Amino acid sequence: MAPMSKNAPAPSAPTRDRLLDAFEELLVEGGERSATLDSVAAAAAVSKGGLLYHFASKDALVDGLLARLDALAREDADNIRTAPAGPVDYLIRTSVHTGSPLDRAYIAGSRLAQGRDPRAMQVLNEIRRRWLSVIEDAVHDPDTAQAIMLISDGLYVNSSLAAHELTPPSHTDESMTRLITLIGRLLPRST
Amino acid sequence: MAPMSKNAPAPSAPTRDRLLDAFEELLVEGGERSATLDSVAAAAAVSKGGLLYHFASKDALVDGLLARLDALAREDADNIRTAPAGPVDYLIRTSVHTGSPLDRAYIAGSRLAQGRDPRAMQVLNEIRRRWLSVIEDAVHDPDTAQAIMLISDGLYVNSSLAAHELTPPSHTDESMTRLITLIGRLLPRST
DNA sequence: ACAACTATACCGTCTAGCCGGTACAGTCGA
DNA sequence: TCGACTGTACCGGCTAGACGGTATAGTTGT
Repeated sequence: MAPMSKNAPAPSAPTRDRLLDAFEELLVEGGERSATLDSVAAAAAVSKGGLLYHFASKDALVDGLLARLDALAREDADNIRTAPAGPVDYLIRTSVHTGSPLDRAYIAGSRLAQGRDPRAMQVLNEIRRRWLSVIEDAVHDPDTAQAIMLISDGLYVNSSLAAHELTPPSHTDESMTRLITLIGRLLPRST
Repeated sequence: MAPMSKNAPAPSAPTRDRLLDAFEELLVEGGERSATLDSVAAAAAVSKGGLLYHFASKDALVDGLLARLDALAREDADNIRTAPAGPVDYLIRTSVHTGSPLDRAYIAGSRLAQGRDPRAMQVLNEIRRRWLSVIEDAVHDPDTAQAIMLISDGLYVNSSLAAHELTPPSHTDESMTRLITLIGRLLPRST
């Protein structure tokens, strides 16, 4: 029974979002292995049957998360472009864990990509390409833009690896400012 | 089956190492989930009983891999320090996937770390700390050393994400050279 | 004789996915 | 206005198979 609406373009329920939140959280905190259907359902305070009502399979859950990540990243690209302190400042400062929705979704997506999910890898690559092109527009040298992206990626990896208690807080607001100043030296002195 | 060559010039490929190689390979190619005891044994052309003869548990397998990674990384730290073209040049050039034993072991370790294995996270952090201190010795500014490490991490993440068919080969030898030149601008003008 | 295996059977647990059922809010024709 | 019916949202029990691990008897090269 329950022949499902032909598509699921907009079930738009709060439960659906809670499930995605829970999935994200589990991926971030415990990696791919701990993000099982059972634990996602439990974390969202929904039964497993309830989860499978909203997402017919684990693949569908992954697709849902990736779609959300993609939407968030598109918004972010605009934020970078129009940031008052400039694109580079904004990109670098948001490359450490801020706990923002995009941040969590991005890390969750990375976990999936490390698990070799090709869809996750593709989405992540597209997001990176988008960021790179914004930086390229701001800095008029492709090599410099590339280097800045690499630093941004490095920061991500670092805070992702460090995260959780151990290791001193290496990326303070002050050290970020110093880093951004340093990046200034990469910019061609012309114009 | 498969009557092994009775004599090798040296006992250079003992089963234990083949098991570690297989474990590494599976982690790199298929992520944590695909590196099961059964598949590791199969990939090393050893029975499951044979695997458990050498490594009494999966934890022991992980420890074995991490020990190998640590040994390889210690050697590498010396290579960086004494590299003819200088530490920075060496570090950056070996930050893209080269297929070296360290490379493979490092990626395998990362997969374990993404799976939130605390031992893997610790080993990876130690390796990074070691690299950073070598760069700090070479470049006499901590902030600059930090930035260089970030670029190195970024390169690693990039080539890890890119890997496998899709995406054009973005890190050619020539582009690496340009990147290294660019990094030169980060160095303080003193000394 | 002994180490280094192979082969196979088995166990408990976890995991993805399936299915029957429930509760309830609407809709609609008589 | 009432009863039949529909769709949505969800529950919870179940199953097949994967997984880590155990056990044990047999084989092979030195």
